[in-house]
Amino acid sequence: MAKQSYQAPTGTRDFYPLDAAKRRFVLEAWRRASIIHGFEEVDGPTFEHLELYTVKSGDGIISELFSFTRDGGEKAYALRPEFTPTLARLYATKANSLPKPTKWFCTPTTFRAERPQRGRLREFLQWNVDLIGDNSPQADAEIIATCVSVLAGLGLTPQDVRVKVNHRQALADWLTSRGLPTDRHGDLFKLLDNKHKMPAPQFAQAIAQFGFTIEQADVFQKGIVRVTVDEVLPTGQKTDHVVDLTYFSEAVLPLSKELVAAGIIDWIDFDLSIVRGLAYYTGMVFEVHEASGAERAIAGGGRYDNLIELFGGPPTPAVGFGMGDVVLSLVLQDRGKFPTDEQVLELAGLRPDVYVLSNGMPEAELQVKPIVAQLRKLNIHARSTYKTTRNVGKLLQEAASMKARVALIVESATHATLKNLTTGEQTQPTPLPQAIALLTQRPA
RNA sequence: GUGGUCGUAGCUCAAUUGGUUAGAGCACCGGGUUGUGAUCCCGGGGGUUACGGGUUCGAGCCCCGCCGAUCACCCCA
Repeated sequence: MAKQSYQAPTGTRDFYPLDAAKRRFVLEAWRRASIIHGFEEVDGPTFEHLELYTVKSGDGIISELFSFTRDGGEKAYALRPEFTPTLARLYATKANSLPKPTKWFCTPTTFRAERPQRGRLREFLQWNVDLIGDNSPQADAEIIATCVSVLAGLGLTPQDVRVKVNHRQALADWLTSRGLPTDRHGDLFKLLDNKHKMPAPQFAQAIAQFGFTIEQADVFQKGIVRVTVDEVLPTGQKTDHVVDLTYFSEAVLPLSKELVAAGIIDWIDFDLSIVRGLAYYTGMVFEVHEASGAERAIAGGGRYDNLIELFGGPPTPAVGFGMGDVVLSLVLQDRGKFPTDEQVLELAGLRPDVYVLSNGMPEAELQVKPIVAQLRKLNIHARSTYKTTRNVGKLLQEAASMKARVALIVESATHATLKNLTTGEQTQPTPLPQAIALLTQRPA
């Protein structure tokens, strides 16, 4: 627009004050849920040696990374596209001295050199939660419960979002028991992963090529296998599904019990088509989706018992997930759950506690700056105007637009009234020390 | 990397279809009235119509390029 205009790079975002407050709001939700579930915050460098990312994913990943070398240097680096390799590196380095389990979370900025589209940018925040050194279903359930905790904390319900759970090893074993050779499992996983991208008949035909019947294909087509508590708890109880899901159900039975114990079974669908693209998942896998299927996955993760070893650590079981801020925000908006501006400022801790103004009398006006200074020494978020007008109505309007909680109106050299800007209630003229004392007692 | 759609003020949109000096609301800034967030009045800053070429007597409008946004494909850790 201007003669010389600089645009933000493709796929990045500018954060003006309200945008920054919204980001803070999401970050605080993530941190709160992590901490109350006993996870400790870690972090690492924003960029790593390029090799760290090719170890797990191969050279094909390079085109999706922002990689670079220092001018005159030789080593190749890359902005982190995910946190897991860094996490594995951190753990492997100190594995012997870390407790079991080790529970870590972080909220890093991550970068991917892909073409941006809805729900996907080139720079974004990704909440990572990992539980390392425990291979129990209880650990699986705790990871899912931490994820659900954030969703619930943001006002989402099981009607808004669904947690789709599967178990890779169980599914693989079941396929083997149906006569499908192990070396074809990968192809079937890939087919399941792409299920929603093809018409139903085409999918059924593709499934048939793996030796499954029409009825069995239909179960994959529907995806969701509802495992209610009644079906799960009494072992061996028949379901009315047309295919034999006994093996599958037995495999997820311990996990189901843990999810019931964690109080989150209402959020869960067992879904045979959730396989996650990554080859390194070894057990439970899950994704969180908006209930109607809109948007991309909100979160995804699972068990990766071989990965720590791959990055040079001792053989260590682990389970974890990642959640990006972009899709999460979209879903909150879709479901009408995104907080108002005032709520964002409130929860981000950015609302002014008090807006100080005078009634325009010279002796009252002289008190404004000292009062603001005094309040700030008391660690109170205090503001006053930069305008020249002393029109009380205009100044109160400014106070309201700042979302200040209280207006302190200096009436004379010695007295002031306090006005609650939420309720409109106002005190009688009060001696200044008493008015200030009221502010320190009641931040509300 | 491929394709579709779209770029006018900070935001939402106008501009009689190619015709004079690109307008309005909101927002922002200044002032006034009413001693209390409202209403009302006056004034102001802001645009190389994303950018660069071309056609034309004349381009916000048509053509080409480029950048960006958006949606989808590829991919999705």
